[in-house]
This record gives sequence, structure tokens and C-alpha cells, in this order.
Amino acid sequence: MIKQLHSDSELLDYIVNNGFVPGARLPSLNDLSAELGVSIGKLREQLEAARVLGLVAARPRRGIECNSYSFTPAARASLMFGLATNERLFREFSELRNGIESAFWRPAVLALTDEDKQDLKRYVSLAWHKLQQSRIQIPHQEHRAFHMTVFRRLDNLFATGLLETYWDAYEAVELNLYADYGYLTEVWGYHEGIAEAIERNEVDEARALHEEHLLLLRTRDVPRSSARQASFAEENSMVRSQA
Amino acid sequence: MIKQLHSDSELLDYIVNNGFVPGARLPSLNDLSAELGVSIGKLREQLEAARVLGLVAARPRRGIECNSYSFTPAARASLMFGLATNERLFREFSELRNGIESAFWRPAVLALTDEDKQDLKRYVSLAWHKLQQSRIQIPHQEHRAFHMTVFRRLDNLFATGLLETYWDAYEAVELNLYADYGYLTEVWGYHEGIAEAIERNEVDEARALHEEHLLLLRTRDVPRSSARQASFAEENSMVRSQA
DNA sequence: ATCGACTTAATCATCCGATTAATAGAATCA
DNA sequence: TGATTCTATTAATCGGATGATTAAGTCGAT
Repeated sequence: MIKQLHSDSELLDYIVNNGFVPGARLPSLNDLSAELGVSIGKLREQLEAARVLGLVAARPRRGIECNSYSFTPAARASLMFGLATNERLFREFSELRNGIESAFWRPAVLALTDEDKQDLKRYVSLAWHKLQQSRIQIPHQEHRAFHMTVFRRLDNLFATGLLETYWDAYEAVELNLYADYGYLTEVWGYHEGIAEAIERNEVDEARALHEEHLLLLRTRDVPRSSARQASFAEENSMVRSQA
Repeated sequence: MIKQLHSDSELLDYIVNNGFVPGARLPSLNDLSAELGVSIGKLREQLEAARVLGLVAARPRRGIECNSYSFTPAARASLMFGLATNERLFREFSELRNGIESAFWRPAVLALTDEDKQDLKRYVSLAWHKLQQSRIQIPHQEHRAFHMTVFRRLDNLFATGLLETYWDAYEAVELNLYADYGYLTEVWGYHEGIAEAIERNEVDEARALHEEHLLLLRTRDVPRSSARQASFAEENSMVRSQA
């Protein structure tokens, strides 16, 4: 099996071949340079790449530390750059997020604990509270927490990592998709129904509500996206034009 | 909107702020260093990171060229390292791939052209040919091509990028999931049915077959995965144990 | 005039050395 | 004992030197 997943990175090869576990600290760059026969400059290039991927963390005097594996940093780094050059990509990533939530809904909900279900209801009431104040606030934090709680028990680093990335990106682009009051109450009405259905262990009922509520979001037009690209109207999101 | 997607990378900031399009070439590192007031060494670290993410390509004398955006390189780089340290992750990524294929099946198939549908049938017959030879060959290339053709028209860089990444990873780990003859014929029986249903525009029939065929793969045990971790038997894949 | 081989120069790739900044841990002192 | 200072280690950044690669220009032969 051994398999050399040829990574053209002496640093990463060193990490995998010497079985470094999360939390373990690598030798200093000086020692690594001597041991691997690679200059420090080159090692630093690979170190920067590894750090962008979230694989290691480096601090002076503490050395280079291996992180526990996560898909999020790589996804976020790539997505953030993509969004900076083409904001339209946010819609595509939203589609991906919707697809992942739909596909993993069932096993995720089935694995929720009673405590998780109480958390869901708590987020709903917190959101209603924010929405019902005289000076209403957008319950964004609760929105993120609600969805991520649903998938809290999902044992899939990639699915959860991509969901996490979605919310990071949402906060970064600040499209304010959930801006107007009527829309927010509708969404949280769904959330409330979902939380209650989950509490009653009616998984399919919750699933149906979840699908409806995704559809609600899906049909919603992106409001004040940058008008940089004029070809917005004619695009038909899901499908690539035929060659 | 302007939004400084603070990237703590002078190089990437420079690219996005100056509107470099795919194919455009950046100034030389010397000039960039002078213009940005950043040393070449530091720029090279960021260049390596950008290259790992597949955002740029650098070649001597050609300079640094912006690539068209793709999610694949980042996903692949992260996944490959993850697999090198924990092969179990392949199953999780397979689950993700299954979920994406299920979620995007309908719009993808609906957008296929007649030519695409003929390609699907062609891959099926190529695969049967390989399987029916006296010295049978595993039609892996056809398997990949068949699935990627189904999603050829899907206009979602992230979904298609992750599917592409899956096949790259599959070839890298070489688990030989599709090894024995009986399994292969069963899979390609499904593929044949899918291709024909798609040709007859029976999208839901094709979808049902596709779901069945994914289930077939899902229930299949990973055969000769490294026995490094003995806790394989007791794991129940999809769900994280309760806190 | 066209084509191919050769030269040139621009640029990335790699390496080295030195300096700076940050910090963990030891030493010191109230 | 507890807070502070000191010191050594290490990453972070810089500047420069050299080699490798290759696009583009040059030259010559047919």
C-alpha cells in the first residue's frame, strides 16, 4: 500500500513519511534543511503552501506544528480568491452547499442527540427574539449555528468542511441575501418547523421542510451583487451552454 | 461592495486588485518586488502557495501566468495530503462524491446534448469490449469518462471540481475497489441501463438506476485497505460518535 | 526568400548569508 | 512565591549571487 503520493514537496513528504501526528512539532527549518538537503528558502516556500492549506502552523520559537486535518482551509483559500475575481461563483458554491445539505440530511439528523435538538430550538428562539425587537437585528450568527448544528454529528470532514466554508464565504462577500424582514420571518418559520419535526423524530417531515426552505433560497434572486458583469440576466445558473 | 477580501498575500491582492484575467502575465518577480515593496523571497513563498492552489503557473522566461479559476487543485492538494496520512478519508470523500452526484444528477442530465449521450453509449461499449477480452482489462478510464460525461454540462465549478478530484484521488490511492469481475459486470450493467435511459430521455428512470448503482458501491466493503488502524470494523462511517 | 540551427537575454529556480522579530523557558529579584 | 527580566532558539524577512530554462531574435545555408 505504501504508495508514494508524490507531492513534489519535500516538507510534506517528510511529514507523511515520518508519521507526524497532529500536534507534533517538526524540527527547525535549519535542521530540516540539513537533513533533507534542501535550502531553507525552498523549504519556506513549501511551508507557506502547507500553511495556506491549513496543514501546519508555524510560530517563532514554537517551531512548525502539524494541525489536525481539515478540508476547510484549502477550500476557503481557493474560494475566497475565486470570489474576489468573480463574485458569480458564490451562487455556484451555494448550489453545492444546497446539494450537500440535501444529500447528507438524513444521516446527519438521525445522529443528533437530544442535546443537539435542544440547541436547534434554542437558536430558533434566539433568532425570533432578535427579529421581534423594536430595532430588529439580522440573526445571522444563529442562522449559521442552526445549520451547522444539524450537521454537527455528520462524520464527514469534507461535507462539513465545505459547509463551514460556505458560511465563511457568505460572511466575506456580505451579499446580505437575508436582508428583508418578510424573507427572514419566512426562513425562520421553516427553521422552527424543522427543529420541531426533528424533536418529534419525524425525519422525513423535517427533510421535506428543509428541501422547501432550500428551494426558497434557491429561487431568490441575488439582490445587490456587483453590477460589474452585465451578463447576469441571461445566465441560466445550473447549466453550461452547449459547445 | 468593493470588499477587501484580506488575503494576507500581497501577490494575490495584486492580482485581484489589478484585474488580471486568465492568461494574463504578471510582471517579473523583480518588478513586483520593487512595486510592492516586498522582498522576492516572500513573494516566492506566496507564489508557491498560489501555484499549489492552481491560481497561477510560473515558467522561466514566460513569467507568471494567471490560470482560469478551478477548484480542483486546492481540493486535490488538500485531499492528497489527507489520504497520505489517513487513508480512511477516502471513504468520506467517496460519500461526498456520491452526494454530489445525486444532488446534481437531474440538472446535469437534462442539459446533455445528443452527442454527449452518444459518448455515454460509446464508453459503455468500450468497457464491455475490455471486459469481454480473453485477457480482461479493468475499464477504469471508461468508468471515469462515463461519470464525468454525465456531468459535463453542469455549470458548477465546485461540483465538477470535486468530482474530478475524486477520480484523481481514486487513481492515486489505487484501492482497486472495482477489482473482481462479477462486480465490474454488475456496475457496467447499470451504466448501460443509465446510458440507454438517458438516451430515451427517461431522466427519472436513469436517476433511479444511478441511485441504485451508487448504493451498490456504498455497501461495498473497502477490500484491502491498510490494516494500520484496527478499529475499522466498529466504525459506522457516516456518523460521528456522540460527545 | 525560407527554413533551421545557434545565440542571447529575460525570467524563474535555487541557494546562501545576515538581520530582525517573536517567544518559550530559564534566571533573577522583590 | 510570584512577577519580571534575560537569553537563546526559531521563524520571518530581506538582499544578493548563481544556475537552469526557454522565448525570441540572429545568422547562415539551401
